Amino acid sequence: MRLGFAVKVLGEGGLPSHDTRRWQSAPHLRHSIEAMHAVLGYLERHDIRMYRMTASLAPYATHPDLPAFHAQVDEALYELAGLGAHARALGIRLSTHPGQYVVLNSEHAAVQEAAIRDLELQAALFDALGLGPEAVAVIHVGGGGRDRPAGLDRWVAGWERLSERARARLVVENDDRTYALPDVMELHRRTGVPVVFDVLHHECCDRDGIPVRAALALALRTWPSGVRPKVHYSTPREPGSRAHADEIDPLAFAAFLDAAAGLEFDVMLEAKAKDLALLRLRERLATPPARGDRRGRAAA
DNA sequence: CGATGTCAAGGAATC
DNA sequence: GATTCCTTGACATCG
Repeated sequence: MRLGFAVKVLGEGGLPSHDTRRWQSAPHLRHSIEAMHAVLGYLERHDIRMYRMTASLAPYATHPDLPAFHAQVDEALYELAGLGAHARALGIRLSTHPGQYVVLNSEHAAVQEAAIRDLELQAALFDALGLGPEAVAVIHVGGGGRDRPAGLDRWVAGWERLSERARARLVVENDDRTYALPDVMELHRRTGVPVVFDVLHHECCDRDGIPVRAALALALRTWPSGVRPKVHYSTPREPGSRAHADEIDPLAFAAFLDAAAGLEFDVMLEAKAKDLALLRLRERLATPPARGDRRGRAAA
């Protein structure tokens, strides 16, 4: 099982994840690729084999008012191939997670159009990187919580408008208030899209009371054979909260792994302390707390 | 230099 | 129909 973290590197004084300059400064994918080589070096030094890239690796690449930027992937094909080779050589699984503005099931045609553009770009990036089928772009179902069935229909309609290669890179995640596991399982039945199981979201939004192991097993079976599924794991800031804590609670995580015994998957950790949370969790799992020490402090 | 406002983008809740 | 929050980090600007 691989453990990964999202985007921002805090260790070693912090590393940039991509070219974050404003569009007026002409940011470019090439600069992001340079930043990513440094991130891969960091991951290798710390034996981290899974990483969520920023969804903005190609800055403003899908901005409708900036046609000059559309060609970034084509302009950097050689550099992308080099970056992908670097990641493959290190055995690092890469993914992206386009944010709240990418809404494939939007009621507004222009918004759905923009989502399709973005997902096509993510797929073009993964293909140019030369990454295997484990490199995927994760999205939520989107909006329309008042009428969930209609929202699911719109999602399928959006999915049907994607190219084969974009479909091949797309996976869908259960969210924490609207589209729960049964909803994304329906999308899987209708389109074949694999499901990323988010453990905290399931705890927040589980109308049918599906036990975590059963829910996890359902989601894992949506992945093609030969492609290792992945799940999202985070600790709530307070019990019942939807916000992520700084770190991962090692006891809760160990209990989750216990419940998941025998199942195979990678885990993307979502914690505000990012890579530092991952390193600390790994340390704490390797050094179990003394009996009765509920805080899980390593022996001083 | 430190503090503060702003950023391409959507949706839900509120009025 | 318009406004505010959600949630996030870092650029950009101002004092």
